[in-house]
Amino acid sequence: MALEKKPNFKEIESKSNKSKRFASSRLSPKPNFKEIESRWQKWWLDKKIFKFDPKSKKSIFANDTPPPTISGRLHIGHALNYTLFDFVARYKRLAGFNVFYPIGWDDNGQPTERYVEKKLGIKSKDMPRSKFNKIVINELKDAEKLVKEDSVAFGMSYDWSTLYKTISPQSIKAAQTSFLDLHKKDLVYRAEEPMLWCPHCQTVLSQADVEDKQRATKLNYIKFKANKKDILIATTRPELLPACVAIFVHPDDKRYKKLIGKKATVPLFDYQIPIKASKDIDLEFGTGILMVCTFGDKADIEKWKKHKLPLKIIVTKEGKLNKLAGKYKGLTLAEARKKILKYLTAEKLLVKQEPLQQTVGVCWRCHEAVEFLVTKQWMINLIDYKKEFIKQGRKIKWHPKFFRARYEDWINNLGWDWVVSRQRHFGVPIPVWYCKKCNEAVVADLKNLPVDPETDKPKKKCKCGSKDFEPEHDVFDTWMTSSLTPEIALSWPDKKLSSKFFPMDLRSSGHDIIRTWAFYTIVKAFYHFKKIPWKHAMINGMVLDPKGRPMHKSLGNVVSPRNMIEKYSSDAMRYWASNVSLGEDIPFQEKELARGMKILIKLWNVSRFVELHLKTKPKKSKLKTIDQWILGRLHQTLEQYQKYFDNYQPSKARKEIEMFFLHEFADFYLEMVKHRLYGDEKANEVKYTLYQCLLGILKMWAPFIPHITEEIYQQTFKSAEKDKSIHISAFPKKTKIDKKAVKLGKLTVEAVAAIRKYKADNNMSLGKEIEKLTLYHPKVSELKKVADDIKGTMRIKELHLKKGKLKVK
RNA sequence: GGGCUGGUGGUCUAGUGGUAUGACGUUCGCUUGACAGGCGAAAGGUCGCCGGUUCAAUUCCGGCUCAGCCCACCA
Repeated sequence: MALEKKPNFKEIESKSNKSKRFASSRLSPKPNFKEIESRWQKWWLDKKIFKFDPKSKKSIFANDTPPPTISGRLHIGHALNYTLFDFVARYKRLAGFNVFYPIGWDDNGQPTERYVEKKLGIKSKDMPRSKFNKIVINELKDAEKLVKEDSVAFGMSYDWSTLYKTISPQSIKAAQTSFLDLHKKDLVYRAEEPMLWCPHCQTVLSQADVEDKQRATKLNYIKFKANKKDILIATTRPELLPACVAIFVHPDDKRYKKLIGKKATVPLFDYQIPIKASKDIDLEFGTGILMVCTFGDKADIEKWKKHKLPLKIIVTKEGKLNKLAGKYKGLTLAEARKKILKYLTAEKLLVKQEPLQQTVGVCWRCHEAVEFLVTKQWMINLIDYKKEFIKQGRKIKWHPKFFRARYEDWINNLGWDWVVSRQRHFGVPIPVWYCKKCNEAVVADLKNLPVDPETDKPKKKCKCGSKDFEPEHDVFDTWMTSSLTPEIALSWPDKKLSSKFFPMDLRSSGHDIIRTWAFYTIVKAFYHFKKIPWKHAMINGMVLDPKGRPMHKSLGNVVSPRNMIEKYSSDAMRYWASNVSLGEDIPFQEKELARGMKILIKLWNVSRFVELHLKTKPKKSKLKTIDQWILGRLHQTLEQYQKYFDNYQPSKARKEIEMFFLHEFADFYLEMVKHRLYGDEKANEVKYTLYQCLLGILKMWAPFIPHITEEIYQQTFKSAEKDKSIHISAFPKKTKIDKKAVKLGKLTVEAVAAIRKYKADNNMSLGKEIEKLTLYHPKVSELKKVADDIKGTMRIKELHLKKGKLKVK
């Protein structure tokens, strides 16, 4: 071969007239992804490419971005979730929207508290709350850096100037304003009732904070005395014997009918309890007798309320037994269970044990079993407005749709109002004081927010005239703040919410927090503004390991996004994320990243090829059918791509562009025009088409793989296109599609493919010249119009076209 | 027990009222003057099971089954 394998770029560059060239430099033979990615990430930040422009006349697309918790590196689930909505944000910019894309740090929760305590070796409870809050904000700078670093490495296009923090004075003010507004609207109240309690975290929990956990336990058959006879009672919680307040049997149960109304004696503790009847007792379970303790579970609470039973509290806030448990005082529940069972066995009161699969409620933070304790808490009314929340949910478009059902299921099954106070130290203080004289709760004034009742004092007297107050020590549930992310991002309450921004357009989150983040956000927007918080909710699935199991440190199957970026590239990781069907849980497949790499390299090489033939921006000239075919297909692809994106299906949009790029543009069009490019120095119509197609292709790829597309754009198109960055440019304008050319192009593809197969079947190289070839095709008269293209592409000197079934001879 | 998803070539997936998309893997061939992390081609599926509607079902309807998730129950 006379030609060099690799072109000498330096020589070519020096030969060409630089002033005429539209590209300032050429693409190198091999891209250095790491270098390219970090360079553009830095450039986007430095040049504030994604800064929101309030003066723009474009219509606004507002995102309610999930603020990551600040407690370490982001995991692969973040990478999936975050890049999914970044695709949408980047798409919307190219589609002509003024994208409001804020970001926040969620740093008012327990993960952050633990992180800071551990790091500094301090305890939140040892100091005034405001001091600890300040320490958190200060100390978190390093931790935030990690999360920001990861976000930037993922290629997120946030507007960093909007950054908010959920423990900042502004967020505290927002949460407290929310509370005061609800207070004014009579939607909050204080109640003393049995509620879910986490003995480990030592705080009350809401229904949403409790998760189910399967565990194996034992059903213990224990002898009670009734009417001087032994009766057997089956229980999983013998440690609650000292809290027993009644036993229940079914009114029609022949075995126990006589006992109803009589008394039974609790073993070991030797006190009497009434025997009552209730129709909901299952005759089959255990011995058909139910023991009610205060409180073992929800059923106990129901019976206790309905039958006005006495209260025997034996469990302390630490999860230990108190003096009512006699000699078991001070033991944890688990210790007490062991000991009591031992004594029961010794006394021959434990008749038998059966294994039982049991589901228990556990705290979502620490995964320890929860208990029921009577405490006094602030509550937000939810139960009275369930119907409204369902109505609001129906005004929101859920993607995919079926997650609305999950939202509604949750509301329909809600049994309790929202407990918003937490017995924690770190967090947003509840802006309330209690009058020491009359016990009246005095709430702060809006104008004084944010306040910390532990350090601030009420600015007015109590109704009773007293000035002596006890501060509220509790803080809010973190969701009290998180449920206000759209409002906080829009600087509420300092600024009014403009209808241009609120409701926001999009919230994106995992399906695991529909019952919390999504639900509470809808509640707040409704209570405060009678509005929905966003028009669309994009719900994505969880990342599982390749075998379909959840990723857990304990299973050793956690995939780190940083390692993946290191091994492949950020764009390759985003490519992986773009594969996922919205809402589906996805097993992690590393080969998808490898596939991503291939696509990136392909795009690079295609761009190199195109660029080799472009010296200046080509002007439009008379196009051949094949050119009109590919341009038509480009616009058809764009149309379909936009349809998918507008319907929040980025993975489908990506498939659309990928198929067009690989299997039409690269596989066929490029091969079909080589003979024209090398045959005719000018071939202006080809160059024009290549330019338009590649630019359009790059723009369609841009939301998915922003780094490589920016690099190619900057090197190849920037000097001729006016847009500063490909990511703030616009998709090609709609043009008329030549449908006849599109059809004919498809026939040409068919013909070329048939001849390729012919060459492959005959062990010929594709480049081999063929003297004479006959192609049979049903639409031979059409094909005659593109005979030159077929000949040129397949290197045929003499091509005969004959009517007939597709065949090559 | 209620609800929601999904069951498509070896693996993972798209999609549709007329026997099916792509990727990975497998096999074969090949320097198409962009690309060997490449190019071209081939083999491979009774679209979970049963019944119904229809000229026609993988696609619609009903039932079942398996898997996953959410919720309730959980003495």
